[in-house]
Amino acid sequence: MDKVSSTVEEYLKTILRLEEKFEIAKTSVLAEVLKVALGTVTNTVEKLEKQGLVIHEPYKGIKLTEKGRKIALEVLRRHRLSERLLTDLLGVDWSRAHEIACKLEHNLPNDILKNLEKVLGHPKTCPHGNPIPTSCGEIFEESSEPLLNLKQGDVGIIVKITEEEKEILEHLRKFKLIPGSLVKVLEKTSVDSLMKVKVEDVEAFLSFRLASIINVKKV
Amino acid sequence: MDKVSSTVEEYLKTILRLEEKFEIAKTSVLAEVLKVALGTVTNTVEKLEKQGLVIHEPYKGIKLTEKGRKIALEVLRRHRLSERLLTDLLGVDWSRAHEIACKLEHNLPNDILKNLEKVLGHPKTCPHGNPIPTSCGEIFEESSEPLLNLKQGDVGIIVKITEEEKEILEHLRKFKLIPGSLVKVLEKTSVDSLMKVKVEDVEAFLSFRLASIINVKKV
DNA sequence: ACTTTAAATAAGTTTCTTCTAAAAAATATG
DNA sequence: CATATTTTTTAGAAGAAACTTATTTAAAGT
Repeated sequence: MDKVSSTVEEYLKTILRLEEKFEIAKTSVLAEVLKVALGTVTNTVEKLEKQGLVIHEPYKGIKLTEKGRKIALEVLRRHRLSERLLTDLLGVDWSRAHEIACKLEHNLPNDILKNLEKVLGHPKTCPHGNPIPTSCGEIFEESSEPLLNLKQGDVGIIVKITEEEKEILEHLRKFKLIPGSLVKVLEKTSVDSLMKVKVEDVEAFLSFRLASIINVKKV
Repeated sequence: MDKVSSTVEEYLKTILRLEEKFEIAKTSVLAEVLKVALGTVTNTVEKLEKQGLVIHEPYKGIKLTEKGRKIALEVLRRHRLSERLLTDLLGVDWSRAHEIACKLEHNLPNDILKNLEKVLGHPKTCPHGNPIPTSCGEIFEESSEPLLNLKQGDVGIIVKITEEEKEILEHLRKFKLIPGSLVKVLEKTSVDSLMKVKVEDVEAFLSFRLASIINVKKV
């Protein structure tokens, strides 16, 4: 139950999210997400391994141990509840909540999260639709798939946005591409990797890249 | 308007509070409050001086420059609003709010403070009675004096607690020694440096040390 | 005025996080 | 299959923030 630094927490949280997405976290992706140099990641991961938080297979990737996963889930819980605090209670914009929460999350003691959760009315997800782990470390994930998977004519409800960079979120909101919105695929043109969709009666164009980070539930 | 580290913010905030209390901040006191070694303070203060944030007269003490004071007031504002957030919105205990806020304060962007302030109902003071600087950097201080100054038979209303260590606050609350309480001095015995007081109809004993950090307004 | 004591400083380490540049391994290409 | 390219790792160094110890300096007491 040793206390870890903010940096270590940030690494573990990111590894967890990458595992969910790609089964394994590669150092190159970690470096990109964390915005640090490649060598830095290798060095830091080596230390994480020494602390028994991850297992690193060189040239393959990184996986959390049970111990690491436990901490990562705690951090993710703090992160997503912080986001809710910011948007629901403090009126912070959807697009900024993520980056502020990345700092706050390391300075909220676990034991006040229960209070926070209650005040917020026990939200199931963060403002971007991603599930909030329970205090026991469980995640209840609503089934969904990337909007990109849908075919012409398919209709779905947006469940979550899986990347939370400020610029991306600002852009998405302009087109009402937010959890709960109804989306219909009008056209998929692979030539220029664009998707034409209708969101709540307004038409919009999406790059495949963006369509891949929006998860929907088909209806 | 260069951005400073959490450590620097913490130093500036502490120097401001010591200035308020003693006119000047001595390195030894700084070291004690910040819980770091004496040498560390000298080193750090030297850096602060290079950045034009303080003026250090060796063997005399440290004073904030205008630039340093401006930052310190911002930090203090963030600190005290964070404390209110913790106690009023998140149900955190009076005695723990201070130490948690010491971390949070460095990760709250200034521009969301206005929202926070509004949500909280524009409180004038922190939960311990100390004034919250305005967004313009002004402090409106209610006049008060240490309880220690009062003589036998004097009566006052507690205005603020000027030190916010967890153990101290836990102890004070047991005796209802909190802002707003009515205190009457029953006896002052200088032999053993104790003060007998009546707080809201209950009797209690206070060391001179504690009586010096409780500020009251005579009635 | 001299000595003692307390405070301030200087110098050398340690830990943490990061970087860059060079070497090694894995993957892709002709 | 051998070479080229990309990706990953290793190694060395740097900056920030802290500590300890030893020395210097100022203030206080006799």
